[in-house]
Amino acid sequence: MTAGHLSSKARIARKSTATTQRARRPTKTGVSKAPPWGNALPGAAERAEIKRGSILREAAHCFNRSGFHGTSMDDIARELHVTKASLYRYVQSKHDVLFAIFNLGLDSGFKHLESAENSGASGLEKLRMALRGYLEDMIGSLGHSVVLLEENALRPEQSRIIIQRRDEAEKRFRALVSEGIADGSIMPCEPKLAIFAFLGAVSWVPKWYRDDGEWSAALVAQSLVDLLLQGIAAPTPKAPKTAVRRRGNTPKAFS
Amino acid sequence: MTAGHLSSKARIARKSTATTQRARRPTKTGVSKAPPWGNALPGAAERAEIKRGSILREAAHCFNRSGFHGTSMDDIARELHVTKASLYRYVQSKHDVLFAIFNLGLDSGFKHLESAENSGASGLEKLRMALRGYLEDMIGSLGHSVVLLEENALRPEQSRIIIQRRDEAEKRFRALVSEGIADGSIMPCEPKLAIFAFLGAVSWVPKWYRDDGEWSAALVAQSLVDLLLQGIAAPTPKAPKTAVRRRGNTPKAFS
DNA sequence: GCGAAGTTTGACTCATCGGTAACACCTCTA
DNA sequence: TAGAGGTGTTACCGATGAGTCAAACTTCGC
Repeated sequence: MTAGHLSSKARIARKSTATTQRARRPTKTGVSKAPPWGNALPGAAERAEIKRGSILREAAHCFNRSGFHGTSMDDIARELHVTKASLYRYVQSKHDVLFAIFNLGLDSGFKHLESAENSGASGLEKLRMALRGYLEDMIGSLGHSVVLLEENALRPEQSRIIIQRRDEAEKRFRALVSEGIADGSIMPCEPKLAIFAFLGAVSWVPKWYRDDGEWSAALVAQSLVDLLLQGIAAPTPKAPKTAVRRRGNTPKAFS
Repeated sequence: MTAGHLSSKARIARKSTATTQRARRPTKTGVSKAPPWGNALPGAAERAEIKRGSILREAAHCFNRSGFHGTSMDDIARELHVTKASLYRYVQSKHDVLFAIFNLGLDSGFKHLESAENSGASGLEKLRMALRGYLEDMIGSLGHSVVLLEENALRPEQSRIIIQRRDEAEKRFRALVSEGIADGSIMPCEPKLAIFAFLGAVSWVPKWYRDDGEWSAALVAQSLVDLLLQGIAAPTPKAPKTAVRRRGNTPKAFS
C-alpha cells in the first residue's frame, strides 16, 4: 500500500492496528484491573481483519468470474453465508473492495519484482523469478485476482493510483528485459511488446486455472513462465553462469 | 426464455435475407410493374445490416473497455449519436449483441484455423498463420473484441453454444501444436499449456492496443505471434523447408 | 446472570438500466 | 403532393442493486 491513497478508507484498518498497540496499556492501580479492551478488542480486531480478508478473497473470485459490475454485493455475501449489510462493517464500499484487490495484486507484483532485482542473477533469470512469483501468488494465495482488468470500474481518484502503480510495475518488468539484452541473456527484442505478451499470458491464467485441476499452482507458474521466456532467451552456446537451464517445457510433474 | 427466444430473435435477420431473395420475384403481369420493394427494400435492408454492424462494433469497443455489465445500452447509443430505443430496431436485446460479438470473433478464429489447416505447411507455420490471422482481425476489422471474456454474462442457452465453439477452436489449435511436435517443427511441450499461454497473450492485446498508436495492427500481430512461437519452435540446425524464419523479434518497422 | 461491546439482520431508499410503446419524422414512389 | 414504409424519439415501466439504519442478537468480562 503506497502513500495516502487510502486516507478515507484507512478508517477501519487504522482503527484496528491502533487498538492492538494500545492493548497492553499500564494499569492505573495495583488492582488486577484488566483493561476492558485488553482481551476483547485485540481478538475482535484480529477477527475483523480476517473477515475483511475473506471478503476480499471471495470478491476477487466473483469479480474474476462475472466481472465487477456483474457481481453484486449480495452475491459476495451469499457466498460467505452472511447478508449484504454485514459486509459493510468490514468494507467501506464496493469500490473499496475492488481497490483493495488491485492493491493486493500489485503488492505481490512489486514484492517479487524487488526480490528479483536484488538477486544478482542475469536479466533473464530475474525476469523469470519475478513473473513466476507473481503468477504463483495470483493463482495461489490470492483469490485468482485479475489485477489488470476492470481498471475502468474504479473511481477516478483510485484509478489514477492503480494505473500509476501498474505502469511503474510494467516499467520495471521492461527494465529487466533491457538488462537481459545488455548482459546477453536475452535476445534483442522490443521490451514493451515482450512484456505485454508475457503479462497477457500470465494475467489470463486465472481465467482457466482450476484449483481442483490436475496441475498445481507452482507447476503451472513454472511451466508457463519457462515456456514464455524460451521465446526471448538467447541461445546458449556456452553453459550459462549459475542458473539452471531447463531443457524443454515439460517439467517432471506433467502428465 | 430459453426456448423461443432464438426463434423470435430471428425475425430481424431472417426478414432481411428473405426480403433480399424475394426482390427479384416474378411480376404478375406483363406491365413494367417494378415491385414496390424491388429498389427500396434491398437498399433499406442493406442499410439496416450496416447499422447493425456499427452497433456490434461499437458495443465490442465498449464491452472491451468497461465490460458487459459495465456498459449500458445508452452508452452504446450515445457513442453512435442516437438514442437507446432506436438500437432496438436492429438488435433484439443486449444479450443478443454480446452473443453476436462472440460469434463474430469465433467466426474469425475458425476461418484462419481452416485456411491454416489446408495450407500444407508445418505444424509450427500453421499455428503461426492461424494465430496471426486471428489476432489481426481482432484488433483490426473487428472492434477489439475480447471474445473469450465475459462468457458468464451470456444466457445459458447462448453460453452453451459459445463455450462449445470455443472449446472446438482450442482443440484445433492444440492439434496444430501436436502436429508440429510430430513433424519436428515444434519442441516437445504440453499443447494445452502452450495454447492457453498463446491465446492469453493474444486475447490480452485488445486491452493495450491503440488504433492511434505507433504500431499497426499487422505489425503487432506478426511480432507478437513470432515472439510467442519462438518459445516452442524447434531449433533449426538445417535451414527449414520453405517458410521464412525471421531471426530476432524486431521486424523492420519497429522503432 | 448483567451489562456493554461488537455483530448481524430485515426493511428501507434512491438511482440506474433494460426494454416497450406511442408518436413524430423523413424519404421515397406514384 | 399524398401517403406509405421505414426510422428515430420521448416518456415511461419494472427490476435490480448499492448503501443505510434501527433494532435484534451474540459474546464476554465481571
